[in-house]
Amino acid sequence: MDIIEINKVLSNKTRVNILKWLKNPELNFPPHQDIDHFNDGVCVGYIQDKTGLSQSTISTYLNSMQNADLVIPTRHGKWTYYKRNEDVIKAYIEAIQNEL
Amino acid sequence: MDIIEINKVLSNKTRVNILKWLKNPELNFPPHQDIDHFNDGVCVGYIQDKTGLSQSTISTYLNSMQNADLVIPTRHGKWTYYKRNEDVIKAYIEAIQNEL
DNA sequence: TTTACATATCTAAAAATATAGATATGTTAT
DNA sequence: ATAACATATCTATATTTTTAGATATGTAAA
Repeated sequence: MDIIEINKVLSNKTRVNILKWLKNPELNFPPHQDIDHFNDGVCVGYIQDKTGLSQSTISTYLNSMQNADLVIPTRHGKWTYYKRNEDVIKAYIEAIQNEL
Repeated sequence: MDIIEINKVLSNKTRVNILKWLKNPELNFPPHQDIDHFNDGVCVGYIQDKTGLSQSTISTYLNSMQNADLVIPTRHGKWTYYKRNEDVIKAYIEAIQNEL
């Protein structure tokens, strides 16, 4: 868990929003067609729609979030779903509390 | 309190270190010559020495930290002392806890 | 009232980040 | 096999950040 790396990710409004939206997928995204749950998170397309940014930008963002271990990707067919990595997020919050 | 702005400041190792060092000035810095306390924090020169970076870089860092309200400067004669803004830091930590 | 000193600001160059279009990859449907 | 589609990667440009040297400002000491 690299605090500096995580803070870099979290120094962009869109990336923070993505992380927040993923707390409540059913509130922030339409239901998926092929599956009826958000157990593995939300597909890239929905996240892109919500932000209004380009597909490649969102992919880059999600990749940076994944590198910082803030999200976990899961492939289902042609879709990639992203969900929060709650363990790392929890550890990050605790580190901020204790060290800052 | 702007979380994005604060996260930008905290996405650099040196700036995070400065904030941490200022938690315990007496442990991390030599005593000041003119005063015998750290009530207003630590003078810029000591912070510069500790980091090994240039004077202008440290001044820029401290300025960005001040713009994000993470530190409070106080002038004493020719020295400027910087201390942590505990209220804002506390609010930031709580915001991270509650919103992230 | 000059000189020395601490810090801030200005200027500039290098590096990193943001963002998108084009292209590639992998999966599903036909 | 081919077409359609979701996502990833590559390439490129604009913007921002990093960092330091030079210079300016403000204070204190001689």
